[in-house]
Amino acid sequence: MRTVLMVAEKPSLAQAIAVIIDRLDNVNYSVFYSQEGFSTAGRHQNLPESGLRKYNNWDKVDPAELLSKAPTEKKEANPKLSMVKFLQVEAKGCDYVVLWLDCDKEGENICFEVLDAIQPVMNKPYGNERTVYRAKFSSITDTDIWNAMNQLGEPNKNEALSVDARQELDLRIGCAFTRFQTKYFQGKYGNLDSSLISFGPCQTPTLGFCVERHDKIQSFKPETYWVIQAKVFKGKDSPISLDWDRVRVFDREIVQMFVNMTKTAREALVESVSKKEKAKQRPLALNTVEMLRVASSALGMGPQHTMQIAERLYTQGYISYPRTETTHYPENFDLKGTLRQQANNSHWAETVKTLLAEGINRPRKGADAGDHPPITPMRSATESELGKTRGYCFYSRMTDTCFCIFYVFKCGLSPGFTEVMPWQGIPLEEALPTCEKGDAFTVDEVKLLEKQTSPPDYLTEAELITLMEKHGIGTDASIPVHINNICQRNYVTVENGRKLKPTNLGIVLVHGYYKIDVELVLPTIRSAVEKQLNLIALGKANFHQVLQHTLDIFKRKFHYFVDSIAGMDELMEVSFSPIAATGKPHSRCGKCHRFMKYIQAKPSRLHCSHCDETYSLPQNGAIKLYKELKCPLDEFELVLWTSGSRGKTYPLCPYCFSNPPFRDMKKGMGCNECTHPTCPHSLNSLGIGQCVECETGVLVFDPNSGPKWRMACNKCNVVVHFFEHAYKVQVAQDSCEACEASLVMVDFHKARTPLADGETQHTGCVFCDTLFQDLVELKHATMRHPMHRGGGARRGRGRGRGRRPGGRGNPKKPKDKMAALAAYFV
DNA sequence: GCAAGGTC
Repeated sequence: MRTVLMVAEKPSLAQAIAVIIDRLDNVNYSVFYSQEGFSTAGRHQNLPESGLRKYNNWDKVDPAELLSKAPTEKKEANPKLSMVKFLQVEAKGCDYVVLWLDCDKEGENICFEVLDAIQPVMNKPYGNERTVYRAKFSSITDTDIWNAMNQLGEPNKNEALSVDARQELDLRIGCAFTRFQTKYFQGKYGNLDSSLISFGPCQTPTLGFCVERHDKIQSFKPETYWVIQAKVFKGKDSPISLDWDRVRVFDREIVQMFVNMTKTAREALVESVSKKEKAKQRPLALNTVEMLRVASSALGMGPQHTMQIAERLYTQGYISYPRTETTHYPENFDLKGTLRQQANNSHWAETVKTLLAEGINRPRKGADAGDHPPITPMRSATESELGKTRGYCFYSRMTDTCFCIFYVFKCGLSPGFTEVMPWQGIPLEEALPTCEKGDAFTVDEVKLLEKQTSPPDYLTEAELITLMEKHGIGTDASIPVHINNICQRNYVTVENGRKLKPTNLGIVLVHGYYKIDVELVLPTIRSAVEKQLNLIALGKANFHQVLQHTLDIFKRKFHYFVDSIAGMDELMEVSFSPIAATGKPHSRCGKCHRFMKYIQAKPSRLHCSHCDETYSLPQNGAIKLYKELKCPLDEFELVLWTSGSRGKTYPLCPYCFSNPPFRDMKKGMGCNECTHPTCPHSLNSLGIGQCVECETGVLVFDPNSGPKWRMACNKCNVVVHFFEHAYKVQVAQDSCEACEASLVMVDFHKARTPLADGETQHTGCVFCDTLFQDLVELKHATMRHPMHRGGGARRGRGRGRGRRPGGRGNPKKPKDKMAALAAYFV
């Protein structure tokens, strides 16, 4: 018995192939497979990812090195999925593999990723027999799948290499420019409000389109023009307005001449009568990009959000696969069946029934990209099923689009497909009086109107999508990502009507590229590189040569950019303030003892203008002064950092945060992770015990949290409330004998003590002490503390919940303080 | 902390 492994890129495809081959299997094919094998094998995609390991330090590596010296490596994109291992398990003992990855260059590339993973574990070939096969299919239909099975070929190494080259170029160029720009401008300006000033071969041209429109608006000079408007009437009819067939004229003297010619006229004669019929072509079947456009312009939904909803509708079975370039239905596509699914839908049941009874037109012939059929409703949905969310709105808009494709377009006054797409309807025109050639109308008045041309508006998202598609910037799947990127990086904002307005930062960046090297922002740069890459794919050029050649060009561009950055800087100066002039005085510097300034704009940080040093802070939170307390190690004033919703608060030393004082500390740690043996703010003094949720965290007492006292994990976001309204809470020196957590001393007011027998003071373990049992709210934090796992002291609440297999090490560091001090000081 | 391309 021989075993064949088939690998597809997504479950939907794997399943389709499984079903088709299952049906054909009985003919004369002897492939052994399991149904399960197909559908699970379908979940493999994108095994590795390029990365520049060891070159990750932004401060120590010159970005120029990323263009040449730094090695790249491929890593598994999502190590948690263990895709490589999973593939190997499936491939073990298989004799053959058939690769059903998407039929484009990216798919070809993934073929080789899969082969790299599985070939070592597959059975050795019998003699010279071929064991690797590539299925090339142009659509996911019975015929195409079956044809592909009958003409299995080989994966195309050249196409795969062209993708490798693209990945490496994008990575090196993107990282080099991004790091340089970010570091250069962030160190200089305090109010940039962007923690990352990124550059990329797709995102930068995308931004370029938005700024180009902005420039057009800015440089727009309104022009005066004139229009002649006449009103005429016949008999007792009310007057009708006539438009000028010249529309408008920009020359005052000319228009005056025309006005003079008509001024004296008393009568208007009909010169000729013509009738024109207006019809709208039915729209094409829906592909991804068109869906994004319609969703943005008609529903006001951003592309990212649209894709999320489409993805959900797809996995729930309401629509077909939402990522496709194809706008053409295969000849044998079951249009009627698709339509029948909608026959009972409350919104369009009547329309559907009429269509089914009268027969349907074949859809307009669109483009077949060979990927997936157009996005099609697969079953009827009700509002209650999908909720009255925009998901439903979105669904109905898509089903509408589907209908219109089937809809018979009738002549005359019939609304045709616009019956289900009313927003596409042709507005009714004002009825004109019947007249014939030679009829005379009385001239009521002739008016000269002076008007001004108006500037264009900001680019709409839909227009941007069209521009990106036209210039080949991004793909159907990545266009939403690029648009989202330029919003998140604070280069553009989304205004009313989903118009994209560039920010000062966005404008300055693009104008800077214009000044230094316009190619960095032109959409042509991507297509030029792709032309080169295509030569690799066609086998006409060598992978290494093309890569080297293109990198050389960008190396020169990079160095020229670095040398000319002053040109961009001049533009920055106009819009942004130097770092020394930004921010409000806050806490004192430990070196010069002057006040440092707190810069709130992203990335928030402290800056000492006397020492000309900038100190990073944790993001997504705010800092305040902490009673002018100082770090015992460097005399910097501590600041209290508070994060958003759960109110987790801890002190940190601005200096230690960037320069970890002890060997076992890393960058970015506050006092709640500091291993200082004696400092009253350190983990050693305030740490209570192992976190109840995460593996490595320690719950640290927050001495500023009273009267709603709490402790918070120093690694994850667990916050535990306890001893509410206690008058005083302190962490004691001693540890619990049972669980090694630090004991806690609590003082209550006489009047409101919850302790038994009116006692006001108690020292005990927050996890084990029965007296404390009801005073510690471990609601959020489930009972995962070592003490509550399998035996031990058991508490009343949360029994048996969330146990975790396997034990953990020592819950807390030993408290031999002087030994610790000796060991840790660097 | 950096790109773009797949997919969930």
